[in-house]
Amino acid sequence: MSHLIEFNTTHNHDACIHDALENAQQICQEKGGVLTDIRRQVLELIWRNHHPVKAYDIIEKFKPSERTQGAAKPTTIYRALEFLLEKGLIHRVESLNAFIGCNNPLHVHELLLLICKKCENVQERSAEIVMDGVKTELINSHFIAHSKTIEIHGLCENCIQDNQVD
Amino acid sequence: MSHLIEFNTTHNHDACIHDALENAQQICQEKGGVLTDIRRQVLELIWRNHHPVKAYDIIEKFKPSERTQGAAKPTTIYRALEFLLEKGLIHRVESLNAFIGCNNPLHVHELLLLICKKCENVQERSAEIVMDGVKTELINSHFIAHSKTIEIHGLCENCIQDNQVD
DNA sequence: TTGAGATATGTTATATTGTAACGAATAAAA
DNA sequence: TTTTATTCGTTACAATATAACATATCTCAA
Repeated sequence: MSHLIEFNTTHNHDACIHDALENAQQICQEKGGVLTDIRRQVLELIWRNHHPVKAYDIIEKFKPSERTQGAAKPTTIYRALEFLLEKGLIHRVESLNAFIGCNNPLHVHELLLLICKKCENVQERSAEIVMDGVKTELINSHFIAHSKTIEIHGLCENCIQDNQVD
Repeated sequence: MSHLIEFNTTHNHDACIHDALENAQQICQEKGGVLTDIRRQVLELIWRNHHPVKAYDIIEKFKPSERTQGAAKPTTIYRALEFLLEKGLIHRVESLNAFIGCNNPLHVHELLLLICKKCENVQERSAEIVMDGVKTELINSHFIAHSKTIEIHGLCENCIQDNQVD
């Protein structure tokens, strides 16, 4: 059950965060943005775990630096979020008004989010398998898609098992 | 191109609204709710066209009755919306924080929304074709789905044609 | 027929999420 | 070294949504 490792106790989340930051650096070089302190910190906060993170949670947790006494203001955080979204480093979870880190920012990809109601972990999966059906539907509807949101709420494997134990 | 009729000038939207209200009555009888004045009016406002409607647009447009001098308050409208959602008479458009009427409330169905960026019309389509892929993905992920959101933003057939003319 | 529970609405206040507008600071380029 | 673009600070506010508690209405069984 290798696909479970990610959320097991064996999951080395430090490596997860580390990879995310490395990817971010690389992407900023490739795409021409700058990963400023603020943007990096916001990305780190989002990557603290695999839960969706709300903008105002970030605002509260945001570490004030010497320059910025007091917490960061909404505008600051939303601007950072906008940047990270543009670069594909995070995704917006529409059904929760929240954000999660992107697992694979180096490759443009259609994706699908599996959002567990119990543990709140979000799994990002490639929407490859789903896209055939979507494409057929789009052709049938004569519709040109610019963006796609596929979000599924339910119970993840771990939490299904937990439920059975209860 | 019969699938286009719905949004053509020939589209008899009065019939659309009429059907929606009839369905609502029927469903309330079947499922045991009451289609009160407020709930009916909210449903009518949502069915004015095929655009997503925001809660606060409803609040503004809501006709005050003799009893309720002044416009309806948020709570009132959100409660009506909650009721209509529960009965499956409307859908929430997660990516727009808005609501649209359900085309086929009499049957439980997986659905997919095609949201046109230009004319703002929303087409509700059966997600039947897409569901095969989704089910496969869920099995692969050992995930039990409780609810699914599939929203696609882009250009509808009419607006693609309009663009070419421009 | 009355009164106990369920349902629906009114009312006030507040929580949460997100932008606009403008100016200052900084960095990159000419 | 001026110009230009980008980033950030600051203030104010817009837009979306819920909590908590009071009142009214409806139903139906004792």
